[in-house]
Amino acid sequence: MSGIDIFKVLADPTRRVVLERLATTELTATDLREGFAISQPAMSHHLAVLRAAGLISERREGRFAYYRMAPEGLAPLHYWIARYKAFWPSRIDSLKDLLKEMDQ
Amino acid sequence: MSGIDIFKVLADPTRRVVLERLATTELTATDLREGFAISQPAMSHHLAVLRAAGLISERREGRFAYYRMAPEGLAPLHYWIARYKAFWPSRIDSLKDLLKEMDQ
DNA sequence: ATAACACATAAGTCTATGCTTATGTATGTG
DNA sequence: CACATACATAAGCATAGACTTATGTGTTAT
Repeated sequence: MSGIDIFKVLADPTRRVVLERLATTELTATDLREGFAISQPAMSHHLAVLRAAGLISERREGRFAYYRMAPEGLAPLHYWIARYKAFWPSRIDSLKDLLKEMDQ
Repeated sequence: MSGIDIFKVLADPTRRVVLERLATTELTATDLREGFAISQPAMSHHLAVLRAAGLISERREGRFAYYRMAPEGLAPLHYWIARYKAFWPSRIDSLKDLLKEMDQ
């Protein structure tokens, strides 16, 4: 029990966008604010929440803080959803099939 | 865009327990209250939220409402997490490996 | 040394949401 | 018919959480 609810962490849309950006690049807190109508402290707090959940990692360099995604942080979610795949209709087993479905 | 945020829906621990119970059995709203210190309207509301998200289905029979899980409702979550598996360390690819990791 | 910068923390506000009790609606039962 | 049961909806409250401005801490630049 980490005491942190990953579902609550990911329930915030801003945090999900942040995570998406950090999946491919390493960015500073200021870089990340671009595109958001959000104050610096607000972003700082979101990053703290994501970090506490193990979803991002931080690299300090002077006065800059570089963040990037920590994919292993999604393991609890992966684990959670995996338990339900036993009941899964086989057609949504693969991403390919899922995308086909979504096109309809 | 369904307008419903599945992450917010699943962010509530009570709703996750409800979902877990409904994965294996079909139960009525009253049955589901067992084990929860929760009022009948509160449970009714949770069920409405889960239903709106497509996570459970309802079968009416007289004055009873039987609920059960609708696994396809998890497809959006499956889809979301799948996008990150590209960045995934291979060791958390399978549930077996994940469980091994969690034992440590 | 002073100032600018990058970020974190603190304090206070506002809204979302989960809860309660009260009431409504439909379906059964004596 | 009257009454109980199963569930939904309404109204109001209380807490959680996302936001703001103000301030603090450490680092680089002039």
